[in-house]
Amino acid sequence: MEEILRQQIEKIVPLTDDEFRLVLSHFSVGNYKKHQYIVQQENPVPYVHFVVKGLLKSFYIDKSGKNHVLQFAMEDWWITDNQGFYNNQNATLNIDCLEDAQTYYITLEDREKLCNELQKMEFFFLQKMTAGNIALQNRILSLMSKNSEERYIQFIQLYPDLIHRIPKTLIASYLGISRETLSRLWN
Amino acid sequence: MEEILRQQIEKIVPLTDDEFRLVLSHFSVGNYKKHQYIVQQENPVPYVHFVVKGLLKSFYIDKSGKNHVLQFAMEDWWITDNQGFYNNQNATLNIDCLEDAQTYYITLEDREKLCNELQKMEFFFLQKMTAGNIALQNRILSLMSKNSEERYIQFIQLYPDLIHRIPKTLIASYLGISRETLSRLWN
DNA sequence: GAATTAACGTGATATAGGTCACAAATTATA
DNA sequence: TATAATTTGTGACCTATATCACGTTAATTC
Repeated sequence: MEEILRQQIEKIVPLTDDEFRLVLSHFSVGNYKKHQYIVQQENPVPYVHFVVKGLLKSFYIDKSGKNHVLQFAMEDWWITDNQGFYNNQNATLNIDCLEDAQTYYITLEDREKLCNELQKMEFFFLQKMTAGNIALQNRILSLMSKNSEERYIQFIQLYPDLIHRIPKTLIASYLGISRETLSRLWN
Repeated sequence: MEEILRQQIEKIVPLTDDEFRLVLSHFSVGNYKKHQYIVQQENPVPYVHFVVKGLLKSFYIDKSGKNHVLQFAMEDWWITDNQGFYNNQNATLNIDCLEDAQTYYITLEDREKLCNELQKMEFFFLQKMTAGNIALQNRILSLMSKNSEERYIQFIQLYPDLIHRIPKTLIASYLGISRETLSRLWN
């Protein structure tokens, strides 16, 4: 399991065994059941999670009670409520498990400690955050310039693995369309 | 002018005069005229720009020729085509000036050099990137959960200064609605 | 393995917002 | 300051997508 985290980091910065031990020492392991919440609206957001097994989603409940999926996270992905986590605010999002899951999680304090002890980790997190930015900007442009069908096709191309693990209802929600419209796309 | 950059950085990390001189030595100054492009689709993206004067926008032209404003950038904001800049790819976006502008700009290489010489600058850029992520996620949720009017009201609250400097057509484009719909919102 | 619960498909109908077209008003510029 | 260009408002009409309402099938779960 640790290997997934190590490989994820080493895609960006090489690590010695000792360095990786140091990295790992700042993380804890969490096991969660399907349907379990790991972040809840109005509550603190103590951790960012690196998923080693399973599948989670973050979602926003708007004032009319409608759910909007912001993100899915499967193996090798990071997930948290950024606004809550990085600004020490209560969550505006919820995160729950679509499948039984296991994560390595870390507090903001420990992440900063880790970055001070091992400078290259700060570079790693900066790279990750940058990649995230690019993905988010593309998603915005996609929402603004593509219709439902084009967005769905793009989703399949970007995340072919997810299609079979996630109910269409949630994919529709992620794409910003109703489940009925998504259902009518093919036939 | 330099002071704007210094204050922007010192909001996150304190700098001695010498340190700021070091920072500044990696930047160049650019002056641009209204309507001038500083990034063009299909071309390299050598710099990220910190705006000290004026107003710019980044926008995407979709396959049907429609423009979509991704970002505005006025004084104290950063702007580039992230995908092009950080991945050394050609631009998918355009950036042009809505007003005569002046920027401090830096290459990716020089930014990395600067971060190595002055570690706290890496922390600074990580903080900025994180704040950017949060803003982008909120924009996505806004696009998915709010109607035109609510998005416009939110825009006014977030960027009261911009309202008077930017034609409504472009604000509509930023909000993902047609200029006609925006025009019909008030009366 | 029977009973819930969730997922999916599909018809009928409603609507927010898009598109097209034109005119007026405002702002740039030669 | 006259001319051109841009910005804005508004009517008429259109359409993609939402919503509501069922029924069916497929998964969970006790």
